[in-house]
Amino acid sequence: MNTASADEPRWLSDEEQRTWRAFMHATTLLEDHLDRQLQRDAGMPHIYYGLLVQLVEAPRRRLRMTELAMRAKITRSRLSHAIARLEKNGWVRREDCPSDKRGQFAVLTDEGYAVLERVAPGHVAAVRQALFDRLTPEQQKALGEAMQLIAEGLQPEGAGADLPWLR
Amino acid sequence: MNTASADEPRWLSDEEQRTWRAFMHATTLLEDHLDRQLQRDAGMPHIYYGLLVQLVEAPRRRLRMTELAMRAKITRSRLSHAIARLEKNGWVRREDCPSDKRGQFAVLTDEGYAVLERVAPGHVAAVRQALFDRLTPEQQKALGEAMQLIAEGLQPEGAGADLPWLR
DNA sequence: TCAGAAAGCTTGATACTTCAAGCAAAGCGA
DNA sequence: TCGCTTTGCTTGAAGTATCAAGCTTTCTGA
Repeated sequence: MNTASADEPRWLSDEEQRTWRAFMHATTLLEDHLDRQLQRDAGMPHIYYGLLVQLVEAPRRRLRMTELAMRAKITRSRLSHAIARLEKNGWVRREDCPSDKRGQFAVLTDEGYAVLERVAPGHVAAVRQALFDRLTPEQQKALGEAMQLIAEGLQPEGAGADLPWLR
Repeated sequence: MNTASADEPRWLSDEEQRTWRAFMHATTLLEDHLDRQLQRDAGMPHIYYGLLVQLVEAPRRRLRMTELAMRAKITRSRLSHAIARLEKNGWVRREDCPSDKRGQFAVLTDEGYAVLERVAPGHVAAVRQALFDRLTPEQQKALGEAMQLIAEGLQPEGAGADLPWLR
């Protein structure tokens, strides 16, 4: 009827295996490294730091919860918990959305801004040391392009296609 | 005395920013994707699956805890908890090391092997679809090389340099 | 051969993530 | 304007991660 290869999954070649393992090793080691660095210097994990960064870059240092979740690539649930924690630290505050009573803004506080200011240099240094300092500009470019393609393929369908707040 | 740039951290350029964000987005989306896929099909997170894979590739389907932790790039503590969980599932069993009474082997059981057999095709397919199917061979090669370099830089000093069990 | 240091692994507490379920407000068709 | 669906966000429980502390066994050097 058909050849064996029809049911047999296409296993990874040796070369693909190496690529895939290098990928996993690099990403787990790097995430761990940054998590530790930020936990030590800022008392929060890498992803929480990323939330503060998103906020500081947003107009009026605030973002709707859903929008923030999308930008940070995490679920709303996870974001709710995370913001609750950051709120306890006094680094973020919630504000009601005037035009939609269901809505909430996450707002970066002055304390939050101060933490960012204090911690950002060390974080950038860590990223440089782990990533950019080890790659030639060509390698950086290639890496960025590959990652861009991978991210696009995994993006939830039409993510951010029509957020009302973005007009 | 010195120029401003001496204290001012070297922030990321726009291009570097893009690379770095693509990196983070791709890695978080991919990890989430694989975690969900495996949680759904195998009832375990991606990293636990990786432990089983390490075991199935090892001679006699067993590995010392420390060795396994190193290969999987996780701490011993994390591994202890993980193996405890996998043991509950009946997929792994612990065995005392005869030559070192402190030592433990993690051993893949037949049930564990069966799970792997059942689940591996879907997992490979997911990895292909998310990563390899989207990249040209050149891009794959470049990605692998970059990741290799990054991983090397983050590897704990002389990791695995002298494990007695490896002679 | 013996004391102290190191290795191998585990434990428990606390923090974080995930999932499913839930509530309230907004949108929408009849 | 009424009922139903969708959207926005939160909650609680269960699973997993991390850190520091701990136990036992082995190694080391005097």
